Amino acid sequence: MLKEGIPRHEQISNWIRDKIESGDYKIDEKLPSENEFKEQFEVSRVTVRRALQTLQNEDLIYRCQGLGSFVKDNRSHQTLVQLTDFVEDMRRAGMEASSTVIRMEPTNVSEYITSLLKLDADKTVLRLDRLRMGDGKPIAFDITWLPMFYGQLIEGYDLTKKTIYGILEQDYDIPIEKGCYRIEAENATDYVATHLGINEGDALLLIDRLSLTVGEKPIYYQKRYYRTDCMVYELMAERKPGTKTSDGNMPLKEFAPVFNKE
Amino acid sequence: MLKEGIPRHEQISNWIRDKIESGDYKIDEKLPSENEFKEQFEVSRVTVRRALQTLQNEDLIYRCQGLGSFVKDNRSHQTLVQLTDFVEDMRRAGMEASSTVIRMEPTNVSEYITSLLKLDADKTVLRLDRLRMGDGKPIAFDITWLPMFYGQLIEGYDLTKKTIYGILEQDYDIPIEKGCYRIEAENATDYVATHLGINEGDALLLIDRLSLTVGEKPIYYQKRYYRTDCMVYELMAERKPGTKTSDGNMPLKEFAPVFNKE
DNA sequence: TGTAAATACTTGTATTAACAAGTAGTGAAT
DNA sequence: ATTCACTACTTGTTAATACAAGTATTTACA
Repeated sequence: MLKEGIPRHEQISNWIRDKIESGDYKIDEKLPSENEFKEQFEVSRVTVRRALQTLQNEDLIYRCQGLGSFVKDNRSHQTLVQLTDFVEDMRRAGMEASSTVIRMEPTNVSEYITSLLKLDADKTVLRLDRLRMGDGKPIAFDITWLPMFYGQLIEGYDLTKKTIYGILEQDYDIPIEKGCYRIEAENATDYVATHLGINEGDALLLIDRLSLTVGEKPIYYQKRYYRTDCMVYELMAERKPGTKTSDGNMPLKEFAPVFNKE
Repeated sequence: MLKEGIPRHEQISNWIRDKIESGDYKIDEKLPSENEFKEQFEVSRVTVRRALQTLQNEDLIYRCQGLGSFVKDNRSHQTLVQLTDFVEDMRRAGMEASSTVIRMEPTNVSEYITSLLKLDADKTVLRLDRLRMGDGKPIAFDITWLPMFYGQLIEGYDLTKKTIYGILEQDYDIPIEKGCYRIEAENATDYVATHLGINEGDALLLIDRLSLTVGEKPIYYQKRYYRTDCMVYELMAERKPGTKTSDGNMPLKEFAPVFNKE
């Protein structure tokens, strides 16, 4: 049953983990007892316990003295503390995402942007302006700058349907590994305000994003302006019981955009 | 040496944890070996290992086969994915935090706020307006609403020196267990703009916060307006190697305010 | 001098053993 | 019918022991 060279407790925890992740052991289902595993794998009870503790540390199971070990429900943790895609955000809010390309052309840009993209100062980049909508209503306005190398790849695609992320990852195997975000507030310019259907000078939530692929290589820089009457970001921070941080800091548990449908 | 009623491995891990947190064992310092602990506490090696594994799971130590156990450097992790206190934020930015109380008086407020604080609609609350400064320059403006029950507790304290959090937790043993945040953008009102030294209508980053103690009991509701020319929030999301989320979502790794000192 | 073997020390893996303690059900006594 | 003791099963704690494997130093040899 068990191979050599790999610790038995590791093989056992892997075996059980697979069963949990594949759904063979369902949520709150009682696992076989330590003695049952002991006989099944023909190891000592200590070895089984070592395997079960690994899974407990991974938050995959919980154990009750006198009762047994059970599969833990981690669904609520799955989405926590993740930054998401616009289309995905909309889907979760129960709205249909759509986009309109307002502008798409090679331009020369400020040195600030070329330096972010790690390009020579005089290089031309592709600028892509899009209006993002939820159920047909304007929600955000994107301005994206891509190096021409990546820009040419997305040319010709229907950006109403596909995201830049999706095109690069699925069709060209260029994965986005990292994102650096900045959250700011800015007064709407005439250009952005017109497209979003608001007044010039209205406060907008601005999310700056630099997306990077392997080796810290920049793929695009994006400014996204959110209408704050439609959307806010919600965060929840919670202190674990027993944790005394003393300085009032709490680990972040949730980070999700919330949309106001009215 | 060891008490009864509490598992020995727990007492041992607590003892070592204290030594680490108090700084008796410094970063990357080698801990006594398992056999040394075994003799020191007069327990079996298994018990010592059980204690050390707890600390390893807590990310307080790392162990190298053939070398020993060492105190882990967790300074870089401390700030990750945590929401912090204003004073703490300033300290990290190398600026000195100070506050001015602009207004502090019992008021009647909108039903929205009383409902957030789980109070009857006609209840009076304490409103506290403060200007928060870094190195003497205005950075944020706080408006805080507290139920009178908590409000009376902070009356008389020097809010220039102490935080609401600190007073309630340290002097009254009321811990803040949870915080719900909302990130928005808003145009500055005349009142806020004057104190922050900016123009009316300028876009401000608004952090709404509802702080809760045990049992989801609200302690205060706060609106904090940040001058965005001074400060932005920075986030970093990173995909773990080997993780294929397929939808472009990435777990949040960092969340920290960044201040612009100029 | 330089390399390789021996060593002493570390943590890692694994067994067997025993008892403690919590849970749930059974059955007898009230 | 209710309570209580008993029992069977579970996980929790702890010990004593053995060997494997990684690291670093020392020693012996070429």
